[in-house]
Amino acid sequence: MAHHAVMSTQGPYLAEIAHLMGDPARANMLHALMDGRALTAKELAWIAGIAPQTASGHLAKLMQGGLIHVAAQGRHRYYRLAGPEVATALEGLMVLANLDGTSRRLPSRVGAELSQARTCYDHFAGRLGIGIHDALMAGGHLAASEGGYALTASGKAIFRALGLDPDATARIRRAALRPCLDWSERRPHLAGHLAAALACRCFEMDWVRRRKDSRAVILTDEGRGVLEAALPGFRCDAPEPVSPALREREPALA
Amino acid sequence: MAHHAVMSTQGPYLAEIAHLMGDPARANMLHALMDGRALTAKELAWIAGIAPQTASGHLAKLMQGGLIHVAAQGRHRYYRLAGPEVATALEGLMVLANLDGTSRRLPSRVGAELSQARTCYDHFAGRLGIGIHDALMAGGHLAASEGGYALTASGKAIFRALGLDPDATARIRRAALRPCLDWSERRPHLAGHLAAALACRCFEMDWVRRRKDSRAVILTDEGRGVLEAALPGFRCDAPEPVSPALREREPALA
DNA sequence: GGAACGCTACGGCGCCGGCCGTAGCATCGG
DNA sequence: CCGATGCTACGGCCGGCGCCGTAGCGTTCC
Repeated sequence: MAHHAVMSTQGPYLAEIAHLMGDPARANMLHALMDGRALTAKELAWIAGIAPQTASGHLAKLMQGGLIHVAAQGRHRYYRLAGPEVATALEGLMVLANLDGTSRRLPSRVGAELSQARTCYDHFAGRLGIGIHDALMAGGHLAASEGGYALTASGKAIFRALGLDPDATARIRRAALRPCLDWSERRPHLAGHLAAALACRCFEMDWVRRRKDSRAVILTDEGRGVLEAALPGFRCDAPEPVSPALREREPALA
Repeated sequence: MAHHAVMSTQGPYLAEIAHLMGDPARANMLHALMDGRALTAKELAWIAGIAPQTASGHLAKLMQGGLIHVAAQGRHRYYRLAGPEVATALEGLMVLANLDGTSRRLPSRVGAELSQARTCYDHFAGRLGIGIHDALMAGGHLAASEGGYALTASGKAIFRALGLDPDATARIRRAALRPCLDWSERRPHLAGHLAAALACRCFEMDWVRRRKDSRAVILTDEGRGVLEAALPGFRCDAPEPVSPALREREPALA
């Protein structure tokens, strides 16, 4: 009986966290919160397809598990992920969910938009995020640094040209930039607070626009121009038009 | 009803994977497999503290979920993690398990050994892994590369001095080296196939020795000498002796 | 060839936990 | 001040699943 206590020092805690994520309703809520925004209990209930009472219970459990935080504001309670580590852990699971049963993931209209460009907690992912990563990498604007990347002098110049101060948050211990495996493309994009600042700037200047009810985002024509000008070698393919076969399968989204 | 189908394209799959990891018995098994070795069903049953029949059922589920692979050999069936992505996902959860309830993790003798030096799937973690990471980083032996780090010329020389060929696996697309957040120290150590090759070499030369029934490993005196000679700036503190308070709490392990 | 061993398949028990209905508390609007 | 709204607390229902006992198949050893 005392035997396995030795091996299982971590196991139970791991199970506790995984169990919280392992319920479909809770997983849907967490997935919806992965764009870093805060949502109300009612919105989350609707997303998960359950009654508000049930959602309330789930949210209480997620709170107790430390996966989300709440901010009461008037008669609304806004829930958001507790931190980037939670998003990272969820991404790790999504990588598995995408590769396990070989081709269980049927491509869909929504899936195509998410693969093209989306937010990953507080930074860009999908082909947009990968395009930024690859352009910076190919141009030699990234250097190895404690736990990730740092910007070289030329990289800093690019960020300044985009209206950001790459040294403003230099004292933060956490890596300014680090690779983050993209679950849809299976290639790295950039995370870290500089990536978050870039995303924030892009929304502010309307270079990238959020979609309603989805983590997918859209690179505006202006944004494409700005990024191509500031970032030599930047490419971000436009999403392919919906194929006839797909339109067949999801007529509502055609 | 059709509403939430939009948001939940990923949720259910995520929940499926998380649910598999969310059972204490399965979590213990996965945790035990995180050192990359293959274990038999009976060993895993013992580790999880359940009957072999029950373990068999759990293993079947983990198989179907694509989290583990099996290799039949004689009358034994050896189970191992399906790949490094699984270990990565589990690490992501362990980071959360370690930080959520502020100080829920009581330090233990076993915990101290794991924090000192352990394997993380196929490479070193704990202070040993971090020491290697930091020494390479501080010495300027790492350069930014597609999805992680690459070795500079001086870094390659160090690997050659340790008896490894850093270019042997250069054609592999996956990053040779990449940072991996350490759940116990909350700082990055090195993952990737070069890190795995280094760990393999260390075991082969008895620079590092495995412990029985634990993912913890021990840096031998010879290994310490070799690493300090080859890697200027390498430090790896010896584990602190067990404190009286701790010996009080776990007399069996004193 | 027989016995021991490793593992899996099946069946039944028991409980955990997700679900919603009702009810109660705070906040906002008129 | 009263109704509407957002949210949570409690209670009862019930399905899912983790657990082991028994049984059956394949492998190994003497």
